[in-house]
Amino acid sequence: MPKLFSGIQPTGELHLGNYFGAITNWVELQEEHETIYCIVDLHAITSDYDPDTLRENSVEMAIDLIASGIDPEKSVLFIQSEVREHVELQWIFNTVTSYGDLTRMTQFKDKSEKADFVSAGLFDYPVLQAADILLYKASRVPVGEDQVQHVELTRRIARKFNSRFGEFFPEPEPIVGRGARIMSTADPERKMSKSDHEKHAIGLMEDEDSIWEKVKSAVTDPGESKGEEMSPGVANLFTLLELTAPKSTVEGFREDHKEGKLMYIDLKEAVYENLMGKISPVRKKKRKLMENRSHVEDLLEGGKEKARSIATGNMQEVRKMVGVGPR
RNA sequence: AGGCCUGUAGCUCAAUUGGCAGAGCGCCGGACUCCAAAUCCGAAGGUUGGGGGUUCAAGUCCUCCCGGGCCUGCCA
Repeated sequence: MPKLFSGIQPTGELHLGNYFGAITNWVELQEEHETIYCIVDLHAITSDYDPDTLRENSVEMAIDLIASGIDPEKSVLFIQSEVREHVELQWIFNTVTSYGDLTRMTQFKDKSEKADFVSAGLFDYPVLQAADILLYKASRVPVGEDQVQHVELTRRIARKFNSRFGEFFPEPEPIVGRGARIMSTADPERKMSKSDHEKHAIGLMEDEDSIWEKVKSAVTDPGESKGEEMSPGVANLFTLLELTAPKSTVEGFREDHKEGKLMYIDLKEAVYENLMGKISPVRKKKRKLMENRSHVEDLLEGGKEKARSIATGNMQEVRKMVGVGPR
């Protein structure tokens, strides 16, 4: 089975964009791949964060992932900073990474424009990401569109390393666009994201009233456009409905929309009902896991050991090739 | 190491010579709407980065600290 790596930052709880966009995909990929899923706390500290809650958030992210269907038996699930080889490999990669390449990373340009303090770590972030992937010699990386550039950089780093020190790393392939693209309910032109306005991201574990408020207040349109045309807001609601409701339900609403007799409040109620139906098992499972936190910590400990056994072996090879470090 | 600039509401910024801390946007509530958006009405929101000092009075002046940005790093 091909080896697959992906990471997620422990910055608060999952929202519907994460869940339907990435995580449900991660769950499926477990079946046909050797999956390694990493909670990337070292990436999280490149932007403003709270040290007092980071560790807790990391464990909570693990809880959310397990509740969502990531199986610690099938997948290696662990916290990045617990395997120190990530950082060691990053440093080595720094020496084969082109400075000019890094300056061209659009995500860095975006983030550094917004941030009031731009750390060297933020700049070097894609190199750590390359180390994350290649430390396990993963050949596939499910990512969002915005991360493709980083995977391409990872490929260049692998190529450079291989030509300099000898064939060792694979050139990983990005897996893009398999997940759904959930848009913000308040601004359906933009992807749902927790960084922008919390208001527009619906948390997977958020309380029911609050989810209903957000679904109900989702942007639609004046309802005058009949037929094929569908505004982005309405299309987004249909996306959510498709992900959660039976086909017949979706078809019914589609018909109504085509004929111009769809009441959006009905659509919103259906989205809410079906959404809750779909995610309530996940929510229940999370509640159970929360009661037994130490069990989750044990699972993470196990994940760390599995990750480490791959990482230390590969790093030993790398050190040998590069000519540094303890043998 | 030295020099210069800077910090005011969630965001962008204003505040005369030292004289009641404000606006726009956003957020929240209401009207309108099948629900929203737009629009209208309303409300909340501040230790002016922090401490000390001068003064009747400090966002404003002095001082120290914290944070951020820029310039210099040459010859002797």
